[in-house]
Amino acid sequence: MQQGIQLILDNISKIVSLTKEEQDLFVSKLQYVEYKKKEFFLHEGQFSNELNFIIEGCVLVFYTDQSGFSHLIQFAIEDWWVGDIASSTHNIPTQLNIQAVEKTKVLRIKKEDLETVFEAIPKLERFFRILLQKRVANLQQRIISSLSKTATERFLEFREQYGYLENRITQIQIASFLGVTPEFLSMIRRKLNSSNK
Amino acid sequence: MQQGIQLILDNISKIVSLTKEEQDLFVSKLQYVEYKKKEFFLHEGQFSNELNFIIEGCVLVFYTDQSGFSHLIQFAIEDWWVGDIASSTHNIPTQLNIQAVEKTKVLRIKKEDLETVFEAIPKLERFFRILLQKRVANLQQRIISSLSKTATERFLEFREQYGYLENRITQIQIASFLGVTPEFLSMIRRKLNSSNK
DNA sequence: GTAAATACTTAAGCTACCTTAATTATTTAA
DNA sequence: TTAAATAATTAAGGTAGCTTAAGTATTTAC
Repeated sequence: MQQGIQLILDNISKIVSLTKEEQDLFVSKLQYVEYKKKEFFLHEGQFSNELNFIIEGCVLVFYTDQSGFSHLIQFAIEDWWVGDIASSTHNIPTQLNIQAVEKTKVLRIKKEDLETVFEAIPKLERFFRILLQKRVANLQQRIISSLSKTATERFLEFREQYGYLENRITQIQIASFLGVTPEFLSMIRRKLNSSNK
Repeated sequence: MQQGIQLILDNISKIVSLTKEEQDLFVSKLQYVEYKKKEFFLHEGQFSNELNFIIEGCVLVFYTDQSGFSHLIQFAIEDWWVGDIASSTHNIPTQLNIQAVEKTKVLRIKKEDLETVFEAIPKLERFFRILLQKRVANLQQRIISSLSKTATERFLEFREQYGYLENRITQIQIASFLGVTPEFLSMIRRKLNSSNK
């Protein structure tokens, strides 16, 4: 856990600098949680009232449609924040699932504790404001890609941005992130390989 | 302009309550700007250092790809905030265009003024933090739709959410928001009309 | 270590959506 | 008020990506 604390404080200090006292207050609200491979953080229909910082492991955030198909909204690994902003902002049950794909260790803070801490430490609210700006930029880029690029182009973009994940999650999951079937992604990969020789 | 000030203060007071002094400080940083129909707020390649609140009118935020096709990322009308978060967060030239589709009146604040105001009024930083959470929720929903719905379903969703825009922007623009060609949207509409009779 | 489960590949046929192009309707501008 | 520009409709033919299905490879669990 010590190691996790250092990681989360370093993560924050990239954007804002907290005093020792502020760090201690924030850390006092954190809870350490471990998930086994395939275990769920959150199931569709539940209320999300927590924000998680991943110390170790990898999680997927996905939506399951009426036909039972999953669509990958986001993934997160070490040093990333993950939570269901829609559910906790609007106080509605989540439509998402969050699942560990590996043994995953997180530091978690409850929504109400976070709000208390924001009162005491405005700099921390700034940190999350900036984090949200980055997330908006990222989501907007994904929408631009989905509107203007072919599946092959989106896959190449995925590789550039998230190449280190290519061997950590399955092709089925990558396909569901890109919005294509795994079969079609298999063909895309084959074509890319043959044209690179 | 008086009217615009009231609108922006009301908009903020839905989420946080400012004292008279805080309101005055914030208002002192605002600049009133008018755009003619078709005029641009922002062109691809420029740096975006401002946030705009629309008092009256309607603007489109779009990306133009290498083939010259436009893709609608966002639209905004009275009582909405609009800006290029990606460009101003990362200090990179924008890849977006923001254009008035009608005569449009805005109140504008510069990025550096906003940051000054955040120091003085943490509540205002909270306001924007919450606004960003809503935007993340909205963008995420759009990604879910683009991954899991057909064009017809996305059009029906557009109508539910933004129906009041259907007669304010062109079908070309709606199509580019949905990620289909205007011709195909025309067919979707025809089918919907014939099946509703 | 082996059986069962899951993931990946390949290919044939299909469909949602695109392209092109011609026609009509609506808006814009002088 | 009218010509020119832009938007919307319709339809024929085309393609990216889907479906189904069968075979192979890899991973999981006992």
